[in-house]
Amino acid sequence: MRRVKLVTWNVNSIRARFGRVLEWVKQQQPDVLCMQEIKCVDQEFPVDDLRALGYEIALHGQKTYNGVAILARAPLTLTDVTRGFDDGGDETQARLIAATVGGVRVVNVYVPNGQAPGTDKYTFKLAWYERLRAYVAAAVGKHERFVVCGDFNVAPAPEDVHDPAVWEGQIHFSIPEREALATIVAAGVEDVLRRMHPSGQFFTWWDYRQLAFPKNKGLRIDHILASPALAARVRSVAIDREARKGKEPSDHAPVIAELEV
DNA sequence: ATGGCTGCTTTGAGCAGA
Repeated sequence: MRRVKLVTWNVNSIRARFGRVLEWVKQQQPDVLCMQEIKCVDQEFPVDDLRALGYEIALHGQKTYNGVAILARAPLTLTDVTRGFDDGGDETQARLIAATVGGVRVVNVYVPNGQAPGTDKYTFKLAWYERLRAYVAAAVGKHERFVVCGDFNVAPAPEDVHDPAVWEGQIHFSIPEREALATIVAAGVEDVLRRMHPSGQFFTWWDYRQLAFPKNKGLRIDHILASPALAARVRSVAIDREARKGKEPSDHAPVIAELEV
């Protein structure tokens, strides 16, 4: 049995955030770190300092937007790395990477933002969710210990939104988006934050504008969803609000799950 | 009522994010 600290964090550009990310990694020592929005091609990802700390790194980078990465700390290693859905559909946006780490199949996603209901981007987001649903349904059948984590860009329930009345029908909290996220859960995974904390407000993102963080006007849109066998091994789940404080933070905070595997 | 911040870009005003 080994205690594994698994983290998902939308870093909002690894090049703009690297100093803070490196300090955070040194302090928190995650065993598995899933990053979203690295916003660079693979060759520009700053691998050296992280490798020196014992991390193996798998990248699915892209210029300007998107880009995802999975890091695993020795003695854990990354095997069977795959990128994209591989379902015959469009793969021009780097939003999904998967790897097997310590006997756990880990899928790291950056779900499209969707801009606003009624837009082409919103339609694209819902279609992306349908591809993800099929992907997760197939993967949970193959891997008993399975987790899909990342920036889902959807707040599942009113408690996950600072002002549900204001957000009702808006992007990230519209009914079709919440139903789309629910289909992922229905494919056979569980929201581990709610498993450990069935009620209460928890946010993972706060707008840079309007003092949203000091006022705690946030959304819970970053999630860790685990198969039943893995969810049963979750010992704690927390959101590190400290990482959202201070100078030049990402607008997202890391979500940290401790697993006994 | 709107935008309010931040990061990106064949470096400069516009897009995108959430």
